[in-house]
Amino acid sequence: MTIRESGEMYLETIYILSQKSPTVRGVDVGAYMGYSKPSVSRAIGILKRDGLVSTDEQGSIRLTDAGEAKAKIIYERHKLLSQLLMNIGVDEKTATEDACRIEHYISETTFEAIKKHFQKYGSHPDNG
Amino acid sequence: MTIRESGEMYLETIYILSQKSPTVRGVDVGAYMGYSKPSVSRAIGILKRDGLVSTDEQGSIRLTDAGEAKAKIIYERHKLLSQLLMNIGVDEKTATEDACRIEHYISETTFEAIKKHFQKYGSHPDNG
DNA sequence: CATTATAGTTAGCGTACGCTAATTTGTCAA
DNA sequence: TTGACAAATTAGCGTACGCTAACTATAATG
Repeated sequence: MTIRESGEMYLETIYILSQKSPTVRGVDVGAYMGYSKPSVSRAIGILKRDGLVSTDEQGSIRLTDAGEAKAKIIYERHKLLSQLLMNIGVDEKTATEDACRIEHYISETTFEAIKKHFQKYGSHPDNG
Repeated sequence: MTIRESGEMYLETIYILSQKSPTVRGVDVGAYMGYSKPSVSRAIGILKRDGLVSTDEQGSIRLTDAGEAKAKIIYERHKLLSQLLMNIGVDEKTATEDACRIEHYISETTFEAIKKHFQKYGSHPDNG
């Protein structure tokens, strides 16, 4: 089985939290995502089984190379998509929410095409 | 409970099939979507419960006004999104697949912003 | 050292939404 | 009329993924 929206969100969260703090615990992930401890515990178990994260004796969570690669891709998509949406006039809250959902559903092909389009026709609040 | 991606896909399918034929049966919906009869049967039951479709004595499925309104919105989104993706260089198959997923996840705000942007900066295969 | 707080896990619930197998229902031709 | 086929439904399975309640383990503190 390949990971889905939910798993990608956990991965992305762990990635974001890893950049703020050297150690990430399940409880931090849960707090960030608004999920309960058991939900996080199960999700981490699945990510571990899939070789995307590992945990040490203290229980702190770390992305594996594979996990970090995936997380980075999703996070970059998220940043770009939300930025683009804001550029075309969507308010920050909505842009972030929508990017958060779309990021899991577009193909690499589409993502690259969007990137290219905006490099060429990029819209900015100050130019239109 | 409000309808989700799955329900929206059924609704959209019924809408599309309604335009080709005056009567739409569960088996037609299943064939179009690649789903089994029981899956369709349950889905239609839920859409009926939610007042989005009705069925007559012959079992043929019809959208209610509310259902048609919803279906139309989704279908229009689908058409516009896939068209835009093709315009920026995504192949038809990928554009259709991605649009099919994205259409359920973007807010009205974002959709309108995208529409507006492309009216202004619209990209076409023949112009770049 | 006992108490309490914090973190994580286990057990088990509930909904969404695919599926197969088996049953019902309705129609149509032999 | 009956046998067969097509359509729909029912029963029940399985996975994903939220949840609460309850348990365990560990660390901090009076």
